[in-house]
Parts: sequence; structure tokens; C-alpha cells
Amino acid sequence: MATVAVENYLKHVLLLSEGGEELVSMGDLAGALAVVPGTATAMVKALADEGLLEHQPRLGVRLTTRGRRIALNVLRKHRLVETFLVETLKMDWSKVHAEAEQLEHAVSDEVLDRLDALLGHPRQDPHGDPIPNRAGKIDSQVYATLATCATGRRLRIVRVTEQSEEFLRFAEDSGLRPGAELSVGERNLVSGLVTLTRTDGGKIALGVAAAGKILVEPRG
Amino acid sequence: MATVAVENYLKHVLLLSEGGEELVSMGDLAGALAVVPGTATAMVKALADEGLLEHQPRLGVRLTTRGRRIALNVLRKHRLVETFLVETLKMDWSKVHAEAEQLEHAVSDEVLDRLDALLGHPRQDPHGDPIPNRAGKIDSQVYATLATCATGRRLRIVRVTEQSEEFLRFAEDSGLRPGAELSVGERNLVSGLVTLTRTDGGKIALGVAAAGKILVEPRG
DNA sequence: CCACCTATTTTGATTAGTCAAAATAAGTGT
DNA sequence: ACACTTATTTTGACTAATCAAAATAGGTGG
Repeated sequence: MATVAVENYLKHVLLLSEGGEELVSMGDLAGALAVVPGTATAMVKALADEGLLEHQPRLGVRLTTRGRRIALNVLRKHRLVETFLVETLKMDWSKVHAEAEQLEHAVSDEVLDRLDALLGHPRQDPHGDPIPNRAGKIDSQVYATLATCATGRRLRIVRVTEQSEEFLRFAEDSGLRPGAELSVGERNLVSGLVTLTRTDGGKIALGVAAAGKILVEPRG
Repeated sequence: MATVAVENYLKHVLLLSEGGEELVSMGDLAGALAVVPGTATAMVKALADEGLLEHQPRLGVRLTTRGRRIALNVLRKHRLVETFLVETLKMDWSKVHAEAEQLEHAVSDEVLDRLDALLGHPRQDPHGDPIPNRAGKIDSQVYATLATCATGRRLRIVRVTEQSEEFLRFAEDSGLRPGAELSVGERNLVSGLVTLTRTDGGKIALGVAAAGKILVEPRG
């Protein structure tokens, strides 16, 4: 059975490869896992020996089919647990990521399936992140962000791709959660400022980096 | 923060001391944790240095106040999680012990409190084991067992003190779960056999060791 | 009192995961 | 082509938790 550390390495390789087939650099992986680069190299070598990922020295890593299967299962646990914490236990969506980081390694497949049923087989978690189904299939639709979308049009927030508690608390306080509707007033590339208008007329200013974390679709 | 191993050592010292103040022998502790005796000695020495338990060499160990506080919190998590798995997720009570062994180390105090509220602050888990409250207080009523109680009287099962899946499946199939009513027909100390009569008239034979795992109170 | 049995402790090794710091490989610009 | 920068890998050391097996300490029975 995969240890907690192994599950975390595989999960982060999956997240960093955006679901695609690109190589993930050792630096990015080490950064995501908060370990020094040498540690990541050592661990990656071991995981490659186990056949869970493919290591191209000095270039990066990519999941094997087996590794991907495990990573998707961990991600499914993470996101279903987050959904449970918000929907059933009424926890604040800014806190559930940290909780799920622990629980994702302790929840069995049977509990997972029962949670899934209890919640009505949700497709997204509270942040709008897609939940892989039991077969490991995951919606990977590409959305525009508040940093890249057309201005003036009516939009709906579909996803917030940032897990830090501070960011999410800010988003919550500003009404920027999945499902909320708004439009982009103006975007100043020089100052890096994006101005939003909520349906209630309220205006919010946002840095372009933060705006890039918020995915939207045209309302319709 | 206490590691998983530390939490397990403290929890098992608590369980083996029956809530009382008696010393727990190293052999019993090592057995409960499924480690060799030398491992338990080493770990106990470390925990004593941390001030979590008191080690009397060659005699045994006992929890300190700090160790007891942690152990009770772990036990509370274990039993509330079991209750959640049975009540909310409708899992079989014979399986929830193993699940809770994992989850008890991953559930935060905040999630714990919300589970407690969701379940309506239960006093016992599905096996009838008392759940410590948040302050660490735990019902420690002494009950008779099917091996020690008077024969002929009408009884109610209050608790089944054995966690193994096989035993619990047998108990379930025989209608021996907390709340069930029955009486002890006869008890043969020579053969070690206990005969039970259910309310529906059905008879069940049980070894005296198994009978000792089932706690009862006079119905009334 | 001595030999023996049993529980406990010690000692030496092992594994997983980690860090710090030195060594190396791969560009990049001049 | 050469010196530089930067990412990656290697090396050596450490911690937590464990096992196997040898050493030891208490009783217990004769």
C-alpha cells in the first residue's frame, strides 16, 4: 500500500502536469511538496523503481498509468472530503483544504464511495475543482480567467484555483465564489489592476495574478 | 504534535488500564500494539521523557495527566468516527473499527466537534463503548457480562467489548447487539458453555470467553 | 541459597523520509 | 569556446519507528 508520502508525490505530479502529459520539473515538484530538491530526486528515483512514475534525469517526471491511477484516487478523496466538509458539516470553504490534506490518506475506498453517494455524486468540489469519478475520469474543460476574459460581458465564476486560507477568505468576503456572477469593468495591463462589477453593483479591484486564479464562463 | 505511533501508544495504555490507575505491563502493551517488546520499551522511554507517561522499569507504565488528555481525545475521535460511519454512512458495525483506526489520527478537533453535533452528541458508539466528552470525561459504569450475570433474569445488552470483524459479524448474525434483550438459560462452568434465550425464543450457545465480552444490565 | 523461567531491557541493524552542502550538468551570453 | 548561472543530482548525516537476538533482573521452586 502506498504511504502518505508516496500518495503526496503522485498527487502533486498529477496537479502540476495539468492532467496533460508534460514533464514536471524537479524544482516545481520539490516546491509543491515543500522539500529540498535532493529529497525529491531521491524519492522520485524510488517511485520510478516502483513503476509509479517515469523519471527523465535532468528533465523531469511524468506519471505512469499505475501512478496516475493512484494519484487520481487520492485527488478524488481530497475533493470529495472537501465537499463533505462544506456540504454536510457546514465548514468554511477556506479551511477545508488543510483538513482534506490529512483525511485524503485515511479514507478507505468504501468510505469514499459512501460519501460520494451521500453527497449525490458531485462533479465539482466547493472550489469548483472537478472531482474524478471512480473510473478516474476527470472533467478537464479549459476556462477563461478574470485576467484573460473579454471585458464588459456578464460572467459566472466556475472555479477558484488557489487553496490558501487567506486567499479564499478574501474571495469569500468579496463574493467571489463559484456560482457568483459579475463582469470585468476594465483591465489595466500597466498597473496590473483588474476592476470587477458584481451583480449588486459593488466594485472590486484585484491584481492580475489573483484574477488569474479565478476561472469564469460566459453567463448563459 | 503527536505522531500516529505516539497516539496509538497512549490510546492503548488508556484502554489497557481500564480507565483506572493501574500499571500496564510492557508485554500487554507490546501485544496490543503488535510490536516486539523491545520496541515498546524504547518508545515508552521516549514518551516518558516527553512527560506523556510514567515508566516504572520492569513493572509497567501509566499515563500522566497530559498523556491521558491526548489518549482520551484520540479515543473520542475513534468512537465518534465509528458512530458517524454507522449512523450517517450506514456502514456495517463489524467494519467500522478498522476504518476508525485510520481516521482517528486524521480528524481535526474542529471536524470532531462538528461530527459530534451532527450526530447529536452521542454517549456511546455502535458497540456501546462510552464516548469521552470534550472535557475528557467518560462514563465508566461497571456492568455484568453474560459470563458473570445471574441466570434466568431478563437482560439488555449494553456493550460488546471486542472489535474483531469476525466476532462482530457473528454477534450481528446472532442478534447480539447493544439494545437487544435476552436471558441466560444455563451456564455450565465445566464445559464452559453459556446458553442464551432471545426474546423471540431462539436459543444461542456461546463459549464463556465470548460471553465475557458481552456486557448486560437487568432490563427495567 | 541456587538454578531456572519469564518478562523486560539492551544492543545493533534496518527502513522511510528528510536536510545540508558539495558536485555536476546544461544552457546562456559574450 | 569560455566563464557563469541555475537546476539537478550526489553524498553524508539524521530522526522516528521498527525487528532480531543477546543480556539482565526478578521472582519461584526445590
